[in-house]
Amino acid sequence: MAKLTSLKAEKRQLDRRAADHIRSHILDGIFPANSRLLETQLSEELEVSRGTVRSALAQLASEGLVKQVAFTRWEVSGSSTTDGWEIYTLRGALEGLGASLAAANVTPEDAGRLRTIGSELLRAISERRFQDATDIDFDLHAAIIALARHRRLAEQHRLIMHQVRFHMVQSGFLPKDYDGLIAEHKELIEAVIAGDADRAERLARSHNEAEVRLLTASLQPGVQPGRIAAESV
Amino acid sequence: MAKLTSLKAEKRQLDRRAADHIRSHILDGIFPANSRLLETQLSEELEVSRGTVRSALAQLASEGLVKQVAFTRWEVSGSSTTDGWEIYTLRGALEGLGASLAAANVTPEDAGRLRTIGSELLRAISERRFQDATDIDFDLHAAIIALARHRRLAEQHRLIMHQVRFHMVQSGFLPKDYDGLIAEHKELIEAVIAGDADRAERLARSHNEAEVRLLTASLQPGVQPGRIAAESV
DNA sequence: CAATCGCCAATTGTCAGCAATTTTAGTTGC
DNA sequence: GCAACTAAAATTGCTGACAATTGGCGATTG
Repeated sequence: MAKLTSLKAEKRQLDRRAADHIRSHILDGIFPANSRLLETQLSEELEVSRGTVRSALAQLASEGLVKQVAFTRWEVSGSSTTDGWEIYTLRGALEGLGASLAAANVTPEDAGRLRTIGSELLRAISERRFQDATDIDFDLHAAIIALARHRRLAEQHRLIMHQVRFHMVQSGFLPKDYDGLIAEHKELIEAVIAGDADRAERLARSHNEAEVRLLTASLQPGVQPGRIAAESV
Repeated sequence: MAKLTSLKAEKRQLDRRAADHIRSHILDGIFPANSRLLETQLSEELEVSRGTVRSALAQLASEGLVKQVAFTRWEVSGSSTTDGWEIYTLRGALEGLGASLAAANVTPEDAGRLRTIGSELLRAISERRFQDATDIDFDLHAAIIALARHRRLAEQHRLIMHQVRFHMVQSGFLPKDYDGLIAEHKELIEAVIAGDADRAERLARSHNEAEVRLLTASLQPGVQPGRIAAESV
């Protein structure tokens, strides 16, 4: 298992920072799906006490990135096809609500910000900076959710997007149809800006549907998904 | 602040049980909204260590029932009109997805179970056992969500329903139109059983809309809600 | 008298150690 | 050689003590 850097430097609470470090290691694939996490080992590598690691792991468990078997073990969550289906269907519902609300209270300044992010996305893709493009894509969706002015929704969305990122890494996901992707985003942005709540909601939901359909198909017995299966890595 | 009973008896993990006890006290209104919770006091009353209480409070924070100000205090969450609006809009989105999925994989046995719960609800209301009716109502919605076979959705729904219950207690909510309520539930049940996903989703979402409209209206400045305002109890 | 500074009590944050439980490895009997 | 039992090693669960931070109270000063 990989080495972690010490947390003794900065401020903020140790358990939050420990959670951040472990989370990023999971999202970067350094801690693979279903791998075991030992409290002792983490506490040594992060140079904090076991109680602090415990608190961090509890946070990550509530985020769905790790799971706990009582009196036994902590594990990085799995990322099966079923998990992917759950993640994308839930994301669709949340972003549908978010886009609808965002359209209802969008302001001209918001419109500018959204269009800016949209053009950044376009540029990153055209320059083939795909890692940046993915980050900007996440930023864009987060920005739309922020417009909904809905604290609980924003929090749920933050959590599900962590899981989306995790699933993308574990399943080796890479978008294929970049042109279609750009078109979808542009449509969504314009619908939100136009204040068309119904249309924005429909677009936000359909944005995830390609994924859902692909995953639903590979859930049928006998059908293999068209990419790396990540049942147990 | 009220007395809590000791947890030393049963088995299961102490922090979970501590969380359960504190949660039920919050949901019963014994710990009012915005009231302060002291780790030391809770640990004495529950006869567990402060670390265990801490873990329990962290769980409840992730459920949205308590909030934390670092190095200062834990508080029971507030239950303002905005909170209510957030809770019911989010619930609508989750139950919409749930009902839609439930309709897609309902079986004849499921149909029987749903109808049984429905008739229990009807009986409880007609016998004016309103507390039971509320519990059965929660059971019914949970049963539909369970049919969706969606672990993450079920978990999110469980959490939001805790918040719904909390908000109902804090705002002194009581349904007014029981006949309409029964009709709505019956329609929803039949749509799910019929496998009509779109219709089930629409009904599940509109089921929360009366609440949302009421809350949205009272969010407008100058308009007072038609029931007890619970901004700070 | 108002404002500001510094001290003190109260409260949360972190730690190291002991207890409970599970898993593993070894041993014994068949 | 295999199954079942046993002991011990590893790991998580829980606790009490100490450290860090905050907010309030009172003294001091303009």
